[in-house]
Amino acid sequence: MKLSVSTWNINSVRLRIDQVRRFLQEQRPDILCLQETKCPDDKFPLKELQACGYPFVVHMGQKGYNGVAILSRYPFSQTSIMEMCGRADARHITVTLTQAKAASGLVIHNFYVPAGGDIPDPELNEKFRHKLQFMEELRGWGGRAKPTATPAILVGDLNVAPLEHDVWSHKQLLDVVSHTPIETAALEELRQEGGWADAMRHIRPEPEKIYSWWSYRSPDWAAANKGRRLDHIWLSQNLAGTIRSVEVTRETRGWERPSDHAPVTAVLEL
DNA sequence: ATGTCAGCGTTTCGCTGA
Repeated sequence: MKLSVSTWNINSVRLRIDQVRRFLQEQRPDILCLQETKCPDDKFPLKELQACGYPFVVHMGQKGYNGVAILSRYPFSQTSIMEMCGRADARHITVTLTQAKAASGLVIHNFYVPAGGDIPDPELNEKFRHKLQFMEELRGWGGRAKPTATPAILVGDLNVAPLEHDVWSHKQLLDVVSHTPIETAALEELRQEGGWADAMRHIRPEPEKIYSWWSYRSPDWAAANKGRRLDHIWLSQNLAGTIRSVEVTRETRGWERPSDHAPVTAVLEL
């Protein structure tokens, strides 16, 4: 069976509910993971999203910031969340598919890693310290819980562009949070030690430039194309051979009042 | 590398976070 999984930092699910619906109708992924829903759970647009053909939905939100959700065509169980860095700040949610033939038992993790503020120094910037601590806890989780021992997918806005060709200018971004050596090394270490394959780079290796985020501050984002690949789909190594395609739906960035992130979709043949 | 956003509070703009 084919299984398609999308991840999208929507930057307010209520403001962009029509864009989520349009994306679902046009792309029909089996699973959509959202970040930055910015929506308390009692205000989450559950029925509207279920009506798009996604009866199975979990969401973990809070007022104003962060928030994650998973929409699925297939039923799942064992919804759970982790509270990284001792904060209940709605940056993780996970489900296990239960009745999807070859995908039954597949675990899907959805993360929103802290952005980290502007100054790339943990001594001077508490937000950057938080980001590094978050990644350190992810690394510890990989060693302890062994999430890749069984078939698993980890997606989300990881807020790090790890490779040289994941940014428009490697040299100019070495001091910019999201591409500093301390962050890119931390992300690559936790990915490799955890036994995760980077789905996109597995089939689209460097030097192809791939981005999923373009700043709002760029007046002509498409022409300037100063993007970064902040949104990721990782697979447990036992699934790496199932990857058929991984695409960025760049056109959503050109829609009216867009998110600054575009969706990333992987298709697997299970 | 800052030119833009979104949500919140109490508002019709300043602040925070991204």
